[in-house]
Amino acid sequence: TVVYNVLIGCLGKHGRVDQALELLEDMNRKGIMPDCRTYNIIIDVLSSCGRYEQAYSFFGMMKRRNHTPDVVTYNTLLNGLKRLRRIEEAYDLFEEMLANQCIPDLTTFGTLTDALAKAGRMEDAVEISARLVKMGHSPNSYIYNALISGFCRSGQVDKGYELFQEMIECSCYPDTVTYTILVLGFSRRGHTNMAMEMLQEMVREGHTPSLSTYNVLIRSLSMAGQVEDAYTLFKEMIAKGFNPD
RNA sequence: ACCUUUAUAUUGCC
Repeated sequence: TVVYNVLIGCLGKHGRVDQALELLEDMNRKGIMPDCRTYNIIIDVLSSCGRYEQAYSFFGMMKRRNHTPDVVTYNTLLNGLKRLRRIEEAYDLFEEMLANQCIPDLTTFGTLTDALAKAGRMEDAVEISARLVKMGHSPNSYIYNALISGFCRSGQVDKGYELFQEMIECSCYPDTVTYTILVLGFSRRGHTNMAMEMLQEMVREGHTPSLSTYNVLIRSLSMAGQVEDAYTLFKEMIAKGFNPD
């Protein structure tokens, strides 16, 4: 079963979805029982390539075959719904998960928070992340980053920046993604100077800017007409061993 | 510790 799981996941990641499904058939023919992880992998592969309905049918199949969906199963489906922006169904599935005594984890809340934030429903996003605190969890960087990113997208960089400060106070330390989100947020508002400051702070705190960070900044500097600064950054990224894309 | 599955940033795909 483990070998099949690995292969199915690997084929799926490389877009060879139908071969992955064939392997599942093959397991059935040989009497090898797919386990919960097998189903989770299949569900993820299908919903990642836009075949959510088919993914959902495997959710039904696993229940019929007496495999109890676990937290990963629900999280994977929630992520599929998130991609399709089917928020209400995501809420319903979340309720179903609770009704089935499946305990949501940080990934569950991270997925839901991001779904709401991407839909521009920042109040709901904040509300769902508050629910996680009530359950005794502390928000991690995925949660904060999803919220900060949402605020930046909706033009409220200041609120994003407040959350950034809050996360430091709560000892949930910002990571490369957090800084990149804020660099992008400030750039979009034309605050190139703040964006550059975030880059410096990120380096000061010991984080290595990623390719995305550079892409964001170089684009922003170019558009602001600061071609010299953009070029300096370009040389810096080459010096650090990045291959510009 | 890592060692089969899920969530956050730029571009693209849906």
